[in-house]
Amino acid sequence: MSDLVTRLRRHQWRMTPQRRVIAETLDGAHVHYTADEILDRACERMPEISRATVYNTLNELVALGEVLELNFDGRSKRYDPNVDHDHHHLICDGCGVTKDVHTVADPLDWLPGDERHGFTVAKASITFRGRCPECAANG
Amino acid sequence: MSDLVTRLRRHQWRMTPQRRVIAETLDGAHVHYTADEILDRACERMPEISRATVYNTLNELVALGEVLELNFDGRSKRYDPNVDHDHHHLICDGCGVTKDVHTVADPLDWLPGDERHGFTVAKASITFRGRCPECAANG
DNA sequence: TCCTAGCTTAGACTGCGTCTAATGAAAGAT
DNA sequence: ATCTTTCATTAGACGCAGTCTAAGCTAGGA
Repeated sequence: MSDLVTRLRRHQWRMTPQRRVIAETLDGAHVHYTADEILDRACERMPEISRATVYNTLNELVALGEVLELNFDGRSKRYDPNVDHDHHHLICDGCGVTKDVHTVADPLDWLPGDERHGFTVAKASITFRGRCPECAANG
Repeated sequence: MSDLVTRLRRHQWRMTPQRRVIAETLDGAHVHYTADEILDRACERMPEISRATVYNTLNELVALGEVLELNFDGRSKRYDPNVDHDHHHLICDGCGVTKDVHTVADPLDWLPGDERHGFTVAKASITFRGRCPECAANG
């Protein structure tokens, strides 16, 4: 659980109580929170933490490559601490909840050379969309 | 060129000069503009057109399924009039340019049932990222 | 313990998009 | 052609997510 905190020390991060709370909130997450949701959860443990600190910290984590920034709905970004394994995302069009999923093949192999427009193609990610069980039931 | 305008008539759209200008701007586009870029181009032909009308019209076109809303950078949405064919996108990490591409397989087929978390999965889109020839050459 | 780089904070600010309420105009009816 | 109804357009206010600023605070090294 303090795996992420350990890695951050290696990055010579100044470890403050605020940063620890944010890192631990992320590291324990099984869903991908928005910055606001992370702020809420951090506030439960440290009521005076500020919005700016949460945003600063999240951006630093993304820059360090420890967290993935996701952006599916065009409104709020979500943060994915599960950066180790190659995975894709399944999103509910109703409530926006985001799950990690794994496919049986690598999509990079599906883009023929003549569709690459001379690009050096580095990675490919798939966004699956649908409705989660709750939203499917509630219209 | 008025292909899109023709289709819109079929949707029983009230055809106003503003809507025509926006539809034609989109229909002639080979790249995917942001709402602001569309507003700029529409203003060249109709200087008094308002921001609200551009946004309203774009949202209606998306709702009608005539235009695709893209959202890659988390800032501004882009609009893709090439909705006819199933396609995916290739984005340059350097300059952000976006190309339509086609794959040899449908990614929906590659998500196993036990990875669907009970969702009703409706569609899948792939985002390929890399560097365009210019950005690859310029570091 | 002290020092200093750099972190945290409240709140102002920005960019992108939406909403509102008043005015204007497209298209069917006469 | 004119009327009428209904829907579209407009300027500007508003909202949300995120960034910036300037002042104070603190982690960690000396």
